[in-house]
Amino acid sequence: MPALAPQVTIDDIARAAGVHPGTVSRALRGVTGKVSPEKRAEIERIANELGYQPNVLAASLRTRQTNMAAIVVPDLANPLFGPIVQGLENALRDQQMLCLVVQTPADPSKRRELVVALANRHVSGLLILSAESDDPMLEIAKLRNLPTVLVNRGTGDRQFSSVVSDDAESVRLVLEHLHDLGHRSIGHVAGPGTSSTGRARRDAFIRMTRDLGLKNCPVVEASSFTRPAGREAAGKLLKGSRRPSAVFAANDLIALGVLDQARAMGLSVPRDLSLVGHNDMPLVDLIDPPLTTVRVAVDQMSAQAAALFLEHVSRPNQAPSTRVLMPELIVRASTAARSVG
Amino acid sequence: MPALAPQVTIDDIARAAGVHPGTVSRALRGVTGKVSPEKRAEIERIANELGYQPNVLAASLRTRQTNMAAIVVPDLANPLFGPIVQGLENALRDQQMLCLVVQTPADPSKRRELVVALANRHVSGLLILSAESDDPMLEIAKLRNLPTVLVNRGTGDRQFSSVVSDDAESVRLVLEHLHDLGHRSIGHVAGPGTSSTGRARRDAFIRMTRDLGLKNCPVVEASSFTRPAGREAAGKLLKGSRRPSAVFAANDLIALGVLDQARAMGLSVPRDLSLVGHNDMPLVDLIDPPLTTVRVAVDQMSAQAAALFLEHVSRPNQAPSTRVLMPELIVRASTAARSVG
DNA sequence: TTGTATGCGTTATCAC
DNA sequence: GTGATAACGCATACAA
Repeated sequence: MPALAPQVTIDDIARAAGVHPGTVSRALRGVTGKVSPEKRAEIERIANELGYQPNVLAASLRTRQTNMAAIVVPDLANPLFGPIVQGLENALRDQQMLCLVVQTPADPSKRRELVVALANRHVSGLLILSAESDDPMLEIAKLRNLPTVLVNRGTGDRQFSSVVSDDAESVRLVLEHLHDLGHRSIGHVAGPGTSSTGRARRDAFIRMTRDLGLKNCPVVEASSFTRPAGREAAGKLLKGSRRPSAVFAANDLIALGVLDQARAMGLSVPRDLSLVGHNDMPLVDLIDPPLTTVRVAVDQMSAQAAALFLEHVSRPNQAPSTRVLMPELIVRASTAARSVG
Repeated sequence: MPALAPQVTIDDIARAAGVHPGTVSRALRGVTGKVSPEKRAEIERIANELGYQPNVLAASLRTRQTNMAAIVVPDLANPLFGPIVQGLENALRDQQMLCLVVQTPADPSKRRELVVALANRHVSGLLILSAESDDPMLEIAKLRNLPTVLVNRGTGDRQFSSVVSDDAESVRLVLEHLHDLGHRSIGHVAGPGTSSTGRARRDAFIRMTRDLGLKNCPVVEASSFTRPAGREAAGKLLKGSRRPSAVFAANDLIALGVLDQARAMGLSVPRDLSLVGHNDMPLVDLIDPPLTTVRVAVDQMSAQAAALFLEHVSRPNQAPSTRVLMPELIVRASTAARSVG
């Protein structure tokens, strides 16, 4: 078993080329106007010949730049996040940046530790999907001065840059659609109150149903953005005699839970109950019935977030800004005119 | 705007504590039996007081260990990979390892570059999801002696460790099921021939249909594991008069494409065509009709892969090994007895 | 147990 | 343009 070949360094090349390590460094990095073309060519030739591979760690230590973005995501199994992370990774790698992907721990102190660990690795910055308000992660991000972009949720204050979808507009689209279909009693399964989107959609829902003069519009809160939580919440919403004829779920997974519950109660969607989700997650067009939902422009979200992130990385003291994307209603078969029964 | 506080280093602590940097390093790392309890306590106190944060980069440069795993995944938007990456990330972070997630470029030379870049960052190793055979990434992994585990696909040879599902068993389960339902003409939409699972399932399919004495069992190959590719391939499979009464798709996404195509041709599933997928991806239980498919134990796959990976990282010259997981048939509503028509 | 010295591989600031 | 030299922050073999 032969010993592992020791790494070829810049010094080896310098020796072989009869120049100084500094010159090699400049040549290999393509610093222009500071090294003669002949020397550069010669150095590159030798580097190739020796099979030189730069040690990025050493360079990072020196330059204090790792070109690594940390993407913090609540739940990788949630199909919603796949496309977002994909978009981010694509956009960032185009700029030679690699992505450290971590899942948000439930425990606040673990979250804090996590961001500390990332900071200690000198990541270029943070892309946080669905941060909750008052998240300890944000506290550390601020403390350590990490360039940070919030994706898909914002915080109330303007401390951090964020890219979000216009939640009020989502609710408006949904209510308009359901109202046009004749629904007057519309329920809402809200997301957790700790999430900005959960709150924003709920608040908009309450305000707009009131403005429309709708009386019987109950709201229940799901404990998380998951199918089981949706099912559980729907249990409360759909029991009793004053059951709404339509339900707007705060996201598609919750909507699937509502669907589970409706079926368990012998209700047919959309005949007995119209159902609307949010996000237009992959495959919701194929479920039975195809889900009416609100599409957020995931591609744009990723692209804008990545761009914003890179701005912050290159200009550390840049003021935070917020980009708001317009959602689109996708009407499928889970909504129908209110049955006159 | 105050200047950024310069990093507190081990030297600062040493100075403040009146000891030497080496001692601080030992104390803070918890090297046992090499530093007196009092000094250790004192050093820790001062470190805290000064807000010391270790520079992981510097440590990595010195120790040649980054504690970063690179997870290479073909397509983050594919719902199949979410749970796998999730499982890997969870298991690895339990061992203080962070995950660099990258998507496989289509271009072979880009793939090579990618792995070179990862190697130059001294990642601890590679977890490659769905590597194709003769992939240049594997060539580099070998060349740079990177601990590597193949997840969800293996290569023919025994060069790398891998965790895979038993494809022959999958095919056996599917064919048994369809045969029991009375199907005698069964089609197969295979995955790309470049993928080991694609080939393994196809080969098993051909062998087993022959062993069963089935005559009319056409096989077409999808260009990729995607819904559009499935649809296109199904176009070839379903045309003509000798259309099979059942189709086994190499994975769920391809099955969805087959479903699209069947509908476009006015065929009803499962009345006119029984359909089986593979993987039991999230949400396929909710589509119309709920998809009969083969479930791969994703949790086990992630856990085993992570464990295997960590073994290789800690023992660089460990011989490669392969772990095979047993799949399970999940019967839903996309398969039915052959209609006598 | 603690101190000392050196190296990890690179970049960057000076001079020349 | 090029060379010399000093960081970057930490770990570790060796000496004491």
